[in-house]
Parts: sequence; structure tokens; C-alpha cells
Amino acid sequence: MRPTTKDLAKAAGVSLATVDRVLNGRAGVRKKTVDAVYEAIERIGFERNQVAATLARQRGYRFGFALPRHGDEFLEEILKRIHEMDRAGRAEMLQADVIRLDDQDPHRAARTLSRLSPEDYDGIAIMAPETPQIRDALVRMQERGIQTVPFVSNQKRLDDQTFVGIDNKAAGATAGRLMARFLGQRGGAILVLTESMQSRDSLERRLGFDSVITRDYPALRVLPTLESHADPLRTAQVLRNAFAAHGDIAGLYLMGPEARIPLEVLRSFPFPPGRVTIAHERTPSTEQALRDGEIDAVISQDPGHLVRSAMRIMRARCENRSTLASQERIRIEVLIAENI
Amino acid sequence: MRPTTKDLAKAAGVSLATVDRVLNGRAGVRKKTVDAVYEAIERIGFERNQVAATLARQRGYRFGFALPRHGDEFLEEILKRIHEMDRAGRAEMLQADVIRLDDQDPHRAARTLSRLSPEDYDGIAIMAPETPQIRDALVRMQERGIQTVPFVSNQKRLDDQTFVGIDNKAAGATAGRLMARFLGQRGGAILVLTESMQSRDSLERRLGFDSVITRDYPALRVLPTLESHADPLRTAQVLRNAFAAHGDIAGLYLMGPEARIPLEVLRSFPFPPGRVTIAHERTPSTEQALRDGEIDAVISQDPGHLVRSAMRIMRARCENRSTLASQERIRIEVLIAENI
DNA sequence: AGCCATTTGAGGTACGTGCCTCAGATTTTC
DNA sequence: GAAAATCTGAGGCACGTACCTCAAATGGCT
Repeated sequence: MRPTTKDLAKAAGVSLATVDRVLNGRAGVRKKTVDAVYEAIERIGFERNQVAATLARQRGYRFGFALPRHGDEFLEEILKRIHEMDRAGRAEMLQADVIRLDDQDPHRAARTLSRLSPEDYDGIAIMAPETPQIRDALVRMQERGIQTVPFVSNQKRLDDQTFVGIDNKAAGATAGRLMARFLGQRGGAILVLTESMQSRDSLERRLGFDSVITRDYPALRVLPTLESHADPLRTAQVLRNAFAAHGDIAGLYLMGPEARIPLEVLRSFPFPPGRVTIAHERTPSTEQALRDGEIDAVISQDPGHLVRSAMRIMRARCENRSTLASQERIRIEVLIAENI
Repeated sequence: MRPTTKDLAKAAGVSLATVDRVLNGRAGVRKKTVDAVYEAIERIGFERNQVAATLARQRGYRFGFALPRHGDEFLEEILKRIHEMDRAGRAEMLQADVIRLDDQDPHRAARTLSRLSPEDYDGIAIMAPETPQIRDALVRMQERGIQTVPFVSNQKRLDDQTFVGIDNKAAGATAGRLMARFLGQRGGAILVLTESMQSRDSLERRLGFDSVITRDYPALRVLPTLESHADPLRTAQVLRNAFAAHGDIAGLYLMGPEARIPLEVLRSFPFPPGRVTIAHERTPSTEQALRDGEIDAVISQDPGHLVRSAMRIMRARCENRSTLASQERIRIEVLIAENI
């Protein structure tokens, strides 16, 4: 039989009440006694039964996903997974809901975060650009006792933070390598398009992409990044200009997470045979484009894993357990038409 | 507040005991009463609190992974993940252990399975070739009330069965497409090596691989599959013969899950520039080979996801809940040096 | 030695369900 | 219509922990 708190009390030579005080970090226990309890924990191999603990807590865990208010298909995929988790989690007293953040004004976003109380949330997974306002809001949330996890978008300045998402530099490098290998002998220019270069994610992807191409493929040259600002007209315009300026465009790297608009716009341009196109994130649009041969590969991260991993991490933190790092690493996936 | 069994009893106009009988499928309740309870479940939106249920059951869930007795690195990875899950699961009253099956004699393997009692295991995930003996053993286990899930190796004949693993035909097709695209304009012969063509998995991979190459790449021709039987000497011999017989070998497809021996043997042959090699499963050997440029891509399935998914599915079945199919689909991963 | 603050013990209730017993009610069968 | 078979209700104990209260013991201090 697994040792219980009762066994632990006996082994440590203290009462159940004291064991409870130590295990839950309550005040009013002498250091000597605390040590004795920990010693006994080691000695008899006590491990708290989380099932019983959760039940006794009365309320399970409630986690929030703070996401940008505006987005497209990729955001939609994430929302879907969160709702699925919420439904599936009810039976295990886990709740997952969505909080929307202003994606234009960091101050408003930070204010939204600062209104979140530990009464309402045990943990928050945050997908937001790395601004000083957001960073401060995160620090203050932690002080209030709410666990926080950067989600999809990294917050590098907050040290220690385990991040739920992919290494964007490696993702960019992966795209670069595939681009070059798919192009084979062919040389020429590569066009890179994203929504905005403001975000660290875009910068890192570009960095990774370039590092591979410039090191190993001198016949290819990567053009300056074009910014679409998620606007169809602007997308059409920058693409038109780029195609006019460079006659030898051999590859197209859609670096942002929302490829729907660029893909639609691209259909109005001629499709030169042999052009290689690579996009990010598996969405209805990129799936269809892969099937139709409009794009050659998709670099993606699994939204379901993102959500589940974030919840596992926040829960483990609440119960101050550690997580298996090996199991929480989000993979950089490569999709082609055959393994969609 | 979420409705409890007590609320359900009141809503259905029956007693707690009857609710319990219905929820746990015990005998001795009139159909009319059963229906009334189910109606009330729908009406008030009752959902059993699994946390409390697990606690009350006294014993949590115990799952077994029936794996072949012999294997190499890939099997080792899976074992590692199972042990990790076992440790991590203790706090949630989940146990995962390993049962070893004879991989030469299906009768012995079936006998091992037939000795497993519902007292000992709530569910078994099985990785074994699809033989009549194994199939019968699985059917009998289900009858005894042990949940079973085919694991990594599919058992197609058992209908309904949700399978934990990848679609091997698609995996083969993925390998084929990458092989062809990496080869570019180059034509020639492709050598396919596996441990044994006895297994359905190998057949399906080969099928998928061929379908892509023969349909889209007439300049490539896929040679008959070579069998290594996991034996270094035999591997060296069949490779030597193949290299001697075909001067134009452009690609190498290591189709089996254990690439260590073939990779080691290959080092004793000259390495023609431009040759493309693709293997399966991420292991220390394939990782290193990717880094060293000995192979170009690895098609893999994440052992951690395999194990966790199998446990989620078995648990859901025990609690007769349904699983989110979308979340349990195992991805066919593509690894290159950049996204290891 | 005596006082006060701090630390500890004993015991209780609660969480929501599983599982058990036994008596009483209802239906079926002859 | 009575006996037998089947169904239902009421109640209780258990799981292992959280969280609470109050009294008692202990320790440090003057």
C-alpha cells in the first residue's frame, strides 16, 4: 500500500495536523519539525495522492488562456482545442477558458491581465508580444500567486519560465533547409513574407532561415522581409512589387502563422512551375494548399499539444510538482501532402 | 455547482443506490427506471466526477504495455517513456508496467497474454504482429473485461479498435515523396531495407513508398525489399550484393524501426555524394546520423505521445467515456537535422 | 519560577463516488 | 390470490486529503 499522510505522521512522530501544515506550507511549524517531516517523506517514500487532494480542495483548477482578440485560422484552431480541453477536463475538475487581449494597445492588454484575480484563476497561459507592459503584468500576476506560462509567443526576459511553443529559430532553419533541398540545383531569389517584423517570433524565424541559406546555399539569395499587416490589399501590393522587381524568384517563404490571406492573394498571380512555397501552421487553408500542390511544405506546431502541455505545466506548478521536460517539448512538425 | 449523484437521484426521483446501479451498469434495475435516470442525466447535465470516483475505487488504474522481448533503440525509447509515465502517474493513481512477449513464438506470446487477469490489469496496450493466436488472445482478454489497444503495430482484423500509432502507408508515402524531392532531377535505383517483410507494418510502408514513386517519378526505380533480420552480418551481406548488382543506387530507404545496425554497417561502404538516405524513428543512432549528414530525413512517431495516448484511451474506456479522436491521432513526424 | 508566545495535537467535517447490507415495495408467476 | 422473484430505498463506511477549531504542550524570556 502507498503510504498516506497518516503513515507519514506516524513515521515523522508528529500529528496529522502538523503534516498538513508542512505539506501545504502553512506557518507555525519549527524548522526542526519541518525537517523531520521531510526526512520522513524521503524515508518512507511518501507521495501525496493528488486525486484525494483535488477532491478535498473543493474547487479544481481553473486555467485561462490569454489570447489576442484578433486572429485568423491558426488562432481559431487553438480556440477549438481549448474548448475541447475544457469539456474533457470537467470530469477531472479542470477548467480552461479564454481571455481576450487587445492586440494593438499593450497598456490595455496589461490592464486586462492585472484585473485577473487568484480567486478566479490558478494559472494563465499567455500569448502576447514581448512588451514591457506585458512583462510587468506577468511579474505582478506571479506575485499575486497566479502561475503564468508564455504560450506560443515567447517571453524571453522572464527567466526560468518554461515556454510552451517551438524554438522559432530552429523552425526557420527547418524551413530554410527544406526550401533549399526542394529547389535542388536551382538558384534564384527567395521571397519572405510575414505579417509584421515587430514580433520576436518573426525575427527568430528569419534568423534561422537565413543562417541555413547563407551558409550552405550560395546560389540562393533571400530578399528583405515583406510585411503584409494581415491586409489583403497590402499583401497584393507588396507581392506585386516584389515579383516586378525580381525576375528570378524561385522560392516563397510565408513566415507568419496565418497563411490564408497570402495564399488567396497568390492565386491571382501566375504560378511558375518549380517554384517552392513553404508556410507555417496547419490550418484549413494550408491543408488544402498542400493537397492542391500550391505549397510544398508546412512547418507547424500541434495546437492540441500546445494546449495540453500548457495545462499540464500550470497544474504541476500549482501542486508544486516538477514536469517531465522531455515530454513537454513541443515538436517542430513538417507537413507535406502525404502526412497531413 | 456541478450536479452530483445526489442531485441526480433527486432529479430522477430515485434513490442514490439506484443511481449507483445505473451509472455502474449493475444488474437489477428495470429498464423503465434506467431510462428515467438517463433522462435526468441529460436534463440536469450530470457528469460523473472522475476524481471522486477514482478515489472511491480504492485502486486506481493499472495498465500494461505488452512489448516484444527483443528490440533495440526504438523499443528502448518506448520503455523509457513508459517508466516515466509510471512514475508521473503514481500521484494520480495510474500505474504503467511492461509485459514482455516472446517475439518468435506466437503461441507462447498468446499464452502470456491469456494469463493476464482483470485483477491485475485494467487495460493492455499490445505491440505484436498480427497473428491468429494473438488475435484470439485479444478477443478473450476483452471478454474477461480487460481493455486492449493495439500499440504501434496495428491489428486490423479487430474491428472498431482504435489504434495507437501511425498510418504506415502514409508514412511510407511520406518517405517516398521526400526521397524523390531530395533527389531532384537525379534518377536511379532506390534500395529498401527492413528487418522482415513478415510484418504488416513493413508491407504497408513499402506500399505507400512505391505508390508515390511509381506514380510521380518514372526516373526512379525501387528495388525489391532486402531483409536484414536484425543481424549485422546478414545486413552487410545483402547490402554488399545489392551495391554490386546495381551501379546507380541513388537512394536508400531504411524502412524498419531499428536503424542502428544498418547505419553502422553502411559506414563500411563508400558514401557516394548525393545519395539520399531516409530512416524511421528517432533514436540516438538516427539523431546522430542526421547531425552527421549520414541520413537526410527521419520519419518518426513520438514515443511519449504513443504512451500517453494509449493510457488516455484505456482509461477513457475503463470509465466508459469517449476520447477526442482529434487529440489522439499520432502524427507522422518528419525530422531533419534542423528540427531534431 | 513564572509568563507569554509559539508550536503541536486531537478531533472534527467535508469533498463525491463506490460498494455493501438489509428491509420493504413492487411486479411477476403459478 | 398467494408465493416467489425482482426491484428499490435508506443508510452507512470508505477512500486520502484539505481545512478548521480549540486545548495543551513546549520553549524562550525575564
